[in-house]
Amino acid sequence: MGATRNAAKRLTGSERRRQIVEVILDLVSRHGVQGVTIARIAAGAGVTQAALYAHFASREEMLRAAVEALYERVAEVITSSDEPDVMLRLRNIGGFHSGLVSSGTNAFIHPLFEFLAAPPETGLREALGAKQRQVIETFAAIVEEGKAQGSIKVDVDAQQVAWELHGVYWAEDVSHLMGLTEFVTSGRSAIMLERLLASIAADRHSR
Amino acid sequence: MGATRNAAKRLTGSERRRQIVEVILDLVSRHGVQGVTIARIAAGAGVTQAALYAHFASREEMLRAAVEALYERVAEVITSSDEPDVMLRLRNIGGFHSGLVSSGTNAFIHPLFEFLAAPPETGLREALGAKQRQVIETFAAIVEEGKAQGSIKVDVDAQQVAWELHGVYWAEDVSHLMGLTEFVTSGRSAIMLERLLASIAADRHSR
Amino acid sequence: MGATRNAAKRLTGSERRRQIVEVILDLVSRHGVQGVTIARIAAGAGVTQAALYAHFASREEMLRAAVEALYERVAEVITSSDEPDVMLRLRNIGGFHSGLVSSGTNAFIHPLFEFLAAPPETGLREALGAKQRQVIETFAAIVEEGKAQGSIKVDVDAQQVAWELHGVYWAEDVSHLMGLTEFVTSGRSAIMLERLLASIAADRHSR
Amino acid sequence: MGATRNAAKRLTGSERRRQIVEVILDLVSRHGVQGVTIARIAAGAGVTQAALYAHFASREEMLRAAVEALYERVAEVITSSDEPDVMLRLRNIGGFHSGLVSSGTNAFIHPLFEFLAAPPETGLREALGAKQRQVIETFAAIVEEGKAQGSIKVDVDAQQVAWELHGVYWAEDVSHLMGLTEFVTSGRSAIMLERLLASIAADRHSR
DNA sequence: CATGAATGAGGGTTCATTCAT
DNA sequence: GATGAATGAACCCTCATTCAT
Repeated sequence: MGATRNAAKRLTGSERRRQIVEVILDLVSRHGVQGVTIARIAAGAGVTQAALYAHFASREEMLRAAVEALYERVAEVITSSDEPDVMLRLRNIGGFHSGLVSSGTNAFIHPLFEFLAAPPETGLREALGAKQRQVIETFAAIVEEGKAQGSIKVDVDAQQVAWELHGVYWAEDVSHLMGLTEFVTSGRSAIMLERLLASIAADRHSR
Repeated sequence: MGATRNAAKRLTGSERRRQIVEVILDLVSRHGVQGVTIARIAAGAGVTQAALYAHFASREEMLRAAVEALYERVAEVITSSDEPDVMLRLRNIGGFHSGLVSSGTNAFIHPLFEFLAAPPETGLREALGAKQRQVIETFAAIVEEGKAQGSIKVDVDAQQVAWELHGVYWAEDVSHLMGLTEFVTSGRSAIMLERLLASIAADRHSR
Repeated sequence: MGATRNAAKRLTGSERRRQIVEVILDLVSRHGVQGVTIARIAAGAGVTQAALYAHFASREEMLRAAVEALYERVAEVITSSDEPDVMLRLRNIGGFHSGLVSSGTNAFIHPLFEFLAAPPETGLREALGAKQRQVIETFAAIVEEGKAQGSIKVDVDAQQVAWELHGVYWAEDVSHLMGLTEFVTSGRSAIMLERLLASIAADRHSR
Repeated sequence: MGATRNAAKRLTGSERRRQIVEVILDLVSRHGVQGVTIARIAAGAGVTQAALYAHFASREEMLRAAVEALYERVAEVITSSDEPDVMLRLRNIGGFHSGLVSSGTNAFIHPLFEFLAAPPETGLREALGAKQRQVIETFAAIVEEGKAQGSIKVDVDAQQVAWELHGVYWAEDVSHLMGLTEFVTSGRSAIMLERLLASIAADRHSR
């Protein structure tokens, strides 16, 4: 809470870039994209406003770098689960997502939706879409893996499942942003996920 | 299409208010909440900037009125369908929503998500949540109506269904905002909706 | 000297515009075009920086208005001489110009040359050229008048004379700007002018 | 054409100085004195901004060095003509100057006038004046040479002629800068020069 | 009910320059 | 001799809002 850290001075270029991006993601979740002002970034990073421009050509470029970094985090989460059983893995990821939402850890979801609502002319939304499409592909690949290992029915449409999984995640996100916390906390979102998973599980997995 | 540029002068108070709110909703969908400046509203409504303050105490109040108006529109859509069969009615509403999204008619979805991403301190998100909760209640009531008329299984959780329906709608919205149009246009969102409807349909309706 | 006047508040639009333009011309001659900052204009006019933008769309527009005003002054000087004899009139105008230069009254020449050296992309130079061409035409018309009244040889090329007159004026200006005051003060520029006038004078006027 | 973009590394001090000055003169003619930023100079010279300060104490010193270099070029032009007949030589120089102006070769005139309009406090204008006075002396000396060789009337005032010659040059420059190209291209400036030369030519040279 | 003129705070960006390495 | 990171002041401009008329 508050401005992150009053950075030690004299970082190398890439260190500073990374630090600035972190500050931005923090600011995005607390103030929205429009609230990410150069003044706030500079204060958060502990440097002058002018110093920011030694590392990024413009505010827009800073925001673009933040989107990039955000999806790197997302990718980490997805690939970090080493649960071999795909059904369990999907359940874990879902649980992890619900946990993020209800814990108020605003490192992922909030920034993502703030970027989503960025002014059309910034192109941030398109950048987001491109990244998100990759994530959906990743999920589809996981489903295919499940089909190969026999935990998921062979006749399910992997892409379709990937989209519907995101339907659950987005519903959790949106409801959370609106302050409608009951959707996640009272287990409704978990039920929604389970209904989806049940419909794709191979027979031996059905519960 | 576009803002109502040159307003007739000397409108009565409530007429002017309504007109201003319409201008705001148009501006929100085109420029985002942050892009709704007093200057743009005034230009769109054909009045002086100062004149706006005769009708609203502040910009925030104008935006709040716009959220209000937005949900009035939503309510109209929901209640306007007079299809007696609830299952068909839900299918119609779903189709209507998909149509809105894919047609690029930005009168509903875009503003809604822009408000959703408004800075936390504006309280716009909470206002949105309160309204949205009412909408979900309305959907739950419709489901109950379906149960009463026998088109929906009596043991389904109406609230749960209402939330999951919104899961579909939000997924359509989010994907559209990200430029991932294929989710709606290639019928995936329709499949998602159908799977939900099939799971609640009374036996004689199952397809 | 110093910032012109701490303007009384609440002027009407056109009054304020006029006042701002005057401030700009003063600033141009003291600091050059690049030294005409929004901050200095505002201070000189006794208003906020933002107030300037209620009257002009941008700094460039302010400068353009200043060029316009400058040439209005020039036109006034040219047409204000009511000496009927054209040869005398030209001599008077020349004397007036020399006087301006050597007196250090920087209301005309200095601004003009500052505008002349404005960055190419501002279009200020072209605006200047268009105005200056009109002035040259005016001088050519005066020469024609002289031919009609018999004080100037009928076979002289009026346009050529107008250009050469400006050659004298510009030489006075340039030398003055460079600090080479002797050209004007020791009468060399007057000799240059006289040689030109002598070459066009009808016989009865030759000296 | 354009700045020497990618400089070879490790030049000796004076080589680097010379190169930097050339870059500056190019920048002056393209962007004006105010457009000569340290960033642009560094980019043009292919070195870091900080590196410039190893060769010059400040931006002002760089500009002063550029003025110096500019007049070295001017001197070269004047003395390079080896035409023995002074009248012809003056005609050649005049033609050369007209050529420069109408060809748009901005290596001389443009920079000169940009320096001329530099902010008073820089002292650039005074530096310019001192140099220009030398040039005028040089022209006066040439006229004296003509008187000695018999091509120019012995009773002409050499200084006066030198000033008037500059009157022609400056008129060409100013008109060119204003975009009033017709003065040079339609031969008016040549006529102006010829009238001057005719008035000083010894009888055997009169045309 | 509406206006026209004005404000003060803050927006993003560029500037010439410094200094430890 | 040169670099990379940083500074602090200044740049032009836009914002929501006020108030006498």
